[in-house]
Amino acid sequence: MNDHKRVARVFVDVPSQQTDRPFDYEVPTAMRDEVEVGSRVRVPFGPRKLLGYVVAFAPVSDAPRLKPILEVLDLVPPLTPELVSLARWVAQQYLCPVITALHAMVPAVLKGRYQRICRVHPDFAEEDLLPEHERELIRQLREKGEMSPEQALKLPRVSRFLLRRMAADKRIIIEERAGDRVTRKTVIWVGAAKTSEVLRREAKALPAQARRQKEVLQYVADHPDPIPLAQLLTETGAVHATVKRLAEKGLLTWEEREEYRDPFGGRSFERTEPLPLTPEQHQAYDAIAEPLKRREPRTVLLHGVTGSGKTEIYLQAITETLNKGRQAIVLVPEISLTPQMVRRFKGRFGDDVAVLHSGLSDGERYDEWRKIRSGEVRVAIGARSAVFAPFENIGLIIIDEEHESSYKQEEQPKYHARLVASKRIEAHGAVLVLGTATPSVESYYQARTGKLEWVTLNQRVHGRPFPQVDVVDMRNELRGGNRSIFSRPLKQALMECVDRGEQAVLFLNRRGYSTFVLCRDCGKTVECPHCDISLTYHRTNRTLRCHYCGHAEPVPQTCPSCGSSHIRYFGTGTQRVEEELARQLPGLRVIRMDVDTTNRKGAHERLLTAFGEGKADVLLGTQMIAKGLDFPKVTLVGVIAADTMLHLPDYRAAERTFQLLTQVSGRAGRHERPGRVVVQTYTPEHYSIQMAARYETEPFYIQECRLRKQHRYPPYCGLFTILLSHTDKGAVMQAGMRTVRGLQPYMPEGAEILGPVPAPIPRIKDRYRLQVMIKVPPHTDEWNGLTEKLRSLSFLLGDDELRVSIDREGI
DNA sequence: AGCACGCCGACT
DNA sequence: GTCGGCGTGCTC
Repeated sequence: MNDHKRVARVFVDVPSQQTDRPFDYEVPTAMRDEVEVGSRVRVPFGPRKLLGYVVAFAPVSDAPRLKPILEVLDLVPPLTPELVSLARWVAQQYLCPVITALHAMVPAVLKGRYQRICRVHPDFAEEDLLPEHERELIRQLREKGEMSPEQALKLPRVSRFLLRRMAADKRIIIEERAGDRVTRKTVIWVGAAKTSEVLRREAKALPAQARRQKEVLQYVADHPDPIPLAQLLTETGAVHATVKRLAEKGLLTWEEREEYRDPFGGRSFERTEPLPLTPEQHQAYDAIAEPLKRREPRTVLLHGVTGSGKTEIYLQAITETLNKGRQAIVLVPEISLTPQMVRRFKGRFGDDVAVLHSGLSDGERYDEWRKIRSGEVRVAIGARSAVFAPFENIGLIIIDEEHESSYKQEEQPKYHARLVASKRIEAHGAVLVLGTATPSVESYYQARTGKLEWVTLNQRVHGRPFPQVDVVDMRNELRGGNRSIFSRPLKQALMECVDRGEQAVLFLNRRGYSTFVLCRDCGKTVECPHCDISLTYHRTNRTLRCHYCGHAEPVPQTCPSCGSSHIRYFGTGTQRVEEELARQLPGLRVIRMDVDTTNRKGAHERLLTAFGEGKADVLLGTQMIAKGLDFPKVTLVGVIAADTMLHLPDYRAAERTFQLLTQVSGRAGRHERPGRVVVQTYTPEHYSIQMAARYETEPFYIQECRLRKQHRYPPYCGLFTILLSHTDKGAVMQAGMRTVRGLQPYMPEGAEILGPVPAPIPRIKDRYRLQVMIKVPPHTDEWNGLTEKLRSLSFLLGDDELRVSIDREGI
């Protein structure tokens, strides 16, 4: 019956090139019903026992004798066959081992933990005959019960060799434990095991001093249905042991139930009803509902201006998906996965929603994931990794703010959720919705060339006008003698806004522009000794810190390079802006939101709530306030420095600036009162700033595409960026040259290889960084072995000192 | 990745 | 002579 399951192909948990292929194992008869494609198993691998995933079943071959699978680890396989094949695609696409891709799809608790331990062999007793250092080891092992080999090696004269020999001589045992880190939360439920009459009778029969037991019995007789033990204890005032005693007498049921941890602390969410759609919204809705009906894979770019009501369209499209008996995934950028956002989805779909975000503990995350896997919920909402939600019948995937860079994972596998999602909808015949006011240039290009459906929403709900955007040239301000952070127009607007009793949001884009320390005499900044980057000044503990390696040092009294004492704090951190505000506009109530003030759990929400309740006039913050905020009283948005990221060495700099300004402008005047935006910049003539200010979306994308085409960047090419790093400057240079030379013969027709050049940050944590870029024509089919070559490169750890990481972007 | 095996110099 | 270091090669 299960004959086809006699041999399982397994990827084992060793991320190396040599082991990046399936290994065959015999499936013992008893496991054949249990094991599936996607099962997590424990297998012998050489001398070790490892975790692995079954990816296929193989025809029976009698040639080599196969080792058996030792254990199937989960009742329900964590992965579906679709996800297993997706993992192989991800590995192929992003040049990583298949096991790494598989691990990316499951919650951390399933990644297993290996620990090796040494303990004394149970049959061994004659330690008196051993040399001193071995006797000491045995003594310590006896005392502690067990030790890790690492601990043992710290003892004098204990080497790996010695441990091996002692194991061979049956003096000690070295064991490997592969196991779950799963900590399911179990709750004990207690109910009546007998009828209420019996319980009452038993209660009477108890001796008088068993008062608590009588009370408990009485309570359970009145409420015979099982309730959590903790609840019973608070209701009756009894203690754990009392109830346990009664259970042991067979009067009460005692049952351990697995429980989901509730990250929302039992908060209930107010139910919301669908809102009527405007004609424009309706059209957008139809563009989604139509292909959904036909079960055709389809991508829809929902290009809607800020405030055009995209979320309501999402909600109704999800409802339609659920009505069709299918499931939906909603991806949102981590930063906007706020309680406000969650509330909207929970409000419509209640317990049908699982939420996956980084604030959850591993255990909580696992619980939410299990709800998805078991089919208990039909909607999954989360950040990037939720794209791997293990649903079996997906109808809809929504990516909100699709242009956000956080959809790209920075660690291996370095996937982009948008591309993974488009792969998944192919498998499910589902619809992918890309929602944004400012599409990524890639998505815009695809829409333009007809590769995806393009729906625009040009009207704001209730027809609110767009705020007027004033661009202020800070060079003029400087010439006019204003050397403060605030231009006169911004200061003026702020005062007026507050006088009217309205609120303002001040946005400070910190990237590449935080406070640093500069010597006025020699012009040098204080740099990190381990990284090629200036240190940033943190007022809270008066230190200079490196944001890349965490190095911290006290603020120098004199310039480290010239000894001058004319040291100046430069740049504009949020703290600095806050102080400046206090000085220039005393009495203003300011809420500051940045990493420092939102570190603590729930701080984010608390600050926003306070602002929403009008407890401050100004909300001052970084990136995190650019998205999704919707406060009726906000009528002014100020951008302190619009061009800070324009000068970063990144071909997306203009795109990012345009997106950010457009998003930020969307925060003003969303309700009755008209809004206004003041943008401060040193480069007011730049097209990204000009066009954002005039809401010239279309012209911006046309211009940007023209430049990308001209300079050959995505979407007009595919791009591999190889980053090499090494502690030795010469060595990394050599590796770079070698890499380019080695890759040259594999370049497909029309591809070019650039570099090696120093990476944008040439040194981090004492490692020198070099970059090689490969541009390939879009839609390349003739790879000429390039990807295989790159793959082996990505596995190469060389002399251990050399590290390689490869990014893939573009088409 | 680990962990054999195996070859080679340097200590009791 | 063994001890201990490090370079290959293999894991169903």
